[in-house]
Order: sequence, then structure tokens, then C-alpha cells
Amino acid sequence: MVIRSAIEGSSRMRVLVVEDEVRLASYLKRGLEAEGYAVDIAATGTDGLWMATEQTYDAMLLDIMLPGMNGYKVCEELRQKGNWVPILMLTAKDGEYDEAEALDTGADDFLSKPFSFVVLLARLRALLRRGSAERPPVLATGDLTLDPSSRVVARGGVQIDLTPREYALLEFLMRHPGEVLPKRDIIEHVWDWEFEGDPNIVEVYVGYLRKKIDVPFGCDLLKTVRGAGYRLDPSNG
Amino acid sequence: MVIRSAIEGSSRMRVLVVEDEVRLASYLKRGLEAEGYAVDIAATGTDGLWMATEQTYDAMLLDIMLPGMNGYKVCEELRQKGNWVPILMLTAKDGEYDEAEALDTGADDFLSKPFSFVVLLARLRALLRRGSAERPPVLATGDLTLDPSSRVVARGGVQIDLTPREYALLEFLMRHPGEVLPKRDIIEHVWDWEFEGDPNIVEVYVGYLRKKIDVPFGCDLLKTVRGAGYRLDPSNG
DNA sequence: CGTGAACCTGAGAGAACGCTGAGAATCTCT
DNA sequence: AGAGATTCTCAGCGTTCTCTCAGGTTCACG
Repeated sequence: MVIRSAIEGSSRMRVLVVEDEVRLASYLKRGLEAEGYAVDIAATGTDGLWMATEQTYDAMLLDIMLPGMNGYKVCEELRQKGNWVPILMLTAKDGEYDEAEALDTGADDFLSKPFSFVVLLARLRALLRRGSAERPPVLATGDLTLDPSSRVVARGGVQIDLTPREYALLEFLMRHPGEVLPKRDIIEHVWDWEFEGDPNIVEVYVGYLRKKIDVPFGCDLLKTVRGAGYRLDPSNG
Repeated sequence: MVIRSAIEGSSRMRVLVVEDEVRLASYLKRGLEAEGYAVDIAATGTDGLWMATEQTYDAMLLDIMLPGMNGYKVCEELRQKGNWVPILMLTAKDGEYDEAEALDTGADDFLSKPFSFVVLLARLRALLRRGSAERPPVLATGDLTLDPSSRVVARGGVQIDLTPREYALLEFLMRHPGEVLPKRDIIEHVWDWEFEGDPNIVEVYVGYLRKKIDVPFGCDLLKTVRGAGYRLDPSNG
């Protein structure tokens, strides 16, 4: 069975997600589609293998632990058939399955759970970029710039040091400039997909970010929209 | 089998509402149809599951507490069958049912009762928009503009700050320009659908809005239609 | 012109919301 | 192991928002 949520005529990147855990699958589908990818889901290894051979995808997210046929096997068989679609493997943290083994079987990259969505996107972009020899564009909002490839953030030429979490938050905001982003969405993207802590964490990190990107420059790029979320506002340089 | 969640400009979006409480179901049907959606109703979980598999919907509103088969189960079975129609779950506030669990079973989003219709519409639009990578259009009435994605309201280029409630009210009015909207309808859409307070609340908030969007500009966009309701009048710039 | 219904508005209580500093827990690197 | 960086939790605080209420104003109509 093939399930496609496709928009005909558009040239969106197509991604196949092979994941049996419904919640994670649904989360990945939601998040990736919001980023403009066309996403198909397969719940078992055999389904995934079949879909990957029947259709053409730009990339594949492949869980290792799958019912029926595990991720290694799927990867191996695909490569044997001469299918070299870029594969990003999702490995559990507990070490039962090995990351080296993932690469052995022909995976291009791996990501260990739990991961934040922003990190997943970064890896996926890197995979898709490969072969096209394109460097990711530098993000800019006002005089604030962020270079995803070097992870350098600067404001008006002055480089700014950020911690990983601060960086992930800023990258997410800068990829949606001018948009109001609810705390809920921010948590889903910047923290683990199943983070269940206090949304206050967002307020805290917004505070940290402001201290580094706004306060020293005496302005107010990162706005609070009370009752709705936060917004990176290009208008106020 | 190919299932497509297509965005078709020409035909109306089809929404399946699975809700046993007759009054709420009827309210949702009326409200959504007024917004241009084609709405089907299922009163039990089994009915809902059957309709969702037989027909193709663009989205699904799914109550959790249902006779026969609860919302979690419906969602789970649909996902198992490979049906990834966007699902917005309606959860009761009392915490007996968990929001995390809703996402566990593969729901795309959830909304806890009581909710305002404007919020429901916003979430529904977000679900439908997903995958089309389109930003919602800016609403405009005369020289008054409202951008749902940035939540920015402006009049003749001058930005206007609104509280969440004021914003919801204005958005509702601006989605029905030139129409006379009875207080009752406004309460149903902008407040809870079973709000039972004083209708005076509408007068109060209309007053707040006027102070921000009309008074400073010396005109009268937001009209009172005595005995009938309120109207946002594009003619009077 | 008087009357009642509908509408407007200012004041204020209580709740919700967001910000912040302190400090605990965890991670990283030497 | 130890130092420092980073992440996260928590409680307190001030602000903002929501909603109610009571009294005032406007309007339609007899």
C-alpha cells in the first residue's frame, strides 16, 4: 500500500520515514511537512523497503528497531539493489545497536534518540545537500546572521558565542522570521520530541538569547507576543 | 491504493467531525460550514472509523470520549491502516484523558475543551496548510490589516498592539467583513462555545477594540447595528 | 416628551502570564 | 577527579489581561 501526501507539480523534497512507533512517526511527519517536505510513512521494514523501491525519494529516515525486518537489513538490501538514496538512521541511545554498524550497512549518517528536531533537520539538510555541492545559505534577520554550516552567529560583524541550546533556538526562530512561534512549537522543535517539562524553559532560554543578541546592542529583535509566543522581528533593526 | 491529502483550490475542504454530544456536533457543523468547509458528522467511534476509511477527508476532528470506541482507539486503528489524515483531537480539560496520549496514538494536534471557535479554526487551518508550505494570506479591510502568521495588526502602516482576546475578536470580524455579526455568534466564536456569562462582555471588548483601531484614527470602521450586532465596514476608511 | 431596551464605559478584583535570579543537576574537558 | 560550562527547575515578583458590575448614555417608539 502506498500512501502519498503529495502536492502535484511542486518540486518539494520527498522523504520516506520508516518508523513503527506511531507517535514518533506522526511527529516526524508533522514536523517535516511543516518544513516543506513531502513525507511518506512506512511502519514496518518490509513496507519501507517496498516503498523505497517503488517510489523515488530524496532521502530516507530509517529506524533500526522495526518489526519484521530491521533497519540494517532494509539498508543492506537497498544498497544491494543499487539504490543509493541518502539514508539517515535513527538509533536508540542504549547502545544495543551500534552506530558503526549503521554506517557499515551503507547508511549515510545516524542520529541517536532522543534528538531535537532542529538537529534532525540539520542532518537531513546535510544529506540532501550532498552531491549538489551547494552550501547552505546564511540566514539573516536584520543585521543578525547565522551560518548553519559553520554555526557562526554574528550581529553587525560582531561574533556572538552561543551554547548549543541557544543556537538551536535561534536557528529555529531565524528559519521562521516574522512568524509568531508558540511556546509549544518551540519546545517540539528545539527540545526532544517528547519533552514534557515546564514551558517556562522557553522563557528562560529566550532570556539567555536576549542577553546575547539584543541587550548588548540595545534593541529588541526577539519579541514577546503575550498569550501567543515569540517572534523574531526583522523590522526593528 | 493511493491516498492523497491534496490542497485543491477549487473544491471545498472536507472535514469529518466525530463527536457524540449532539449539541457540540451541531455547533461544529454549523460553524465549519459557515466557514466554507464540507462537514460530515459521525456520532460514534466505530462510525467515525468507518467513514474515515470509506471516504477521503482533508482533516478530522475527533473527540476522545466516545461511545463504543474511544478517540484514541480510532486514531490508532486509522494509523495502523496507513491512513494519515490530519487529526485534531478534542480533549476534556479535567485531565482524565491525557494530551500526551493523544499524540501517542498518532494525533497531529489536540485542543482542550472548552475552546473558542476562532482557536479551533486556526489550528484546523494550520493542519490543512501543513504540507502546502503556504503562509496564510493577510486579511485586509480598508486600510486595516491583520497577518495571522505574524499576528501583526496595522492600520495605514501603523502597528497596533492587541491583547489575545482583542485579537481573536478582530480576526473573527475581519474574516466576515461587511457582515452583521450578532453578539451571540461573536460569543460562540471568540469565547467558549458554551460561554454563559453576560453578553455585555462583547460590548466591553468592542469598546477596547475601537479605542485601538478607530479612535486614534478618527473614524468608525467597527459599527454598531443596534438590536442586531456589530459590523466591520470596509466603506468607511 | 417619557420610557424602556440596548449599548457604552470606567473602575477594580482576581487570575494568568512572562521574566528573572538562585541554585541544583548534568555534561564536558582536562 | 575537578573545574567550568551548560541545562534545567523552581519560586517570587511585577505586569497585563479578563471579566464583572454599576451607572451613564443613546436610541426607538409610543
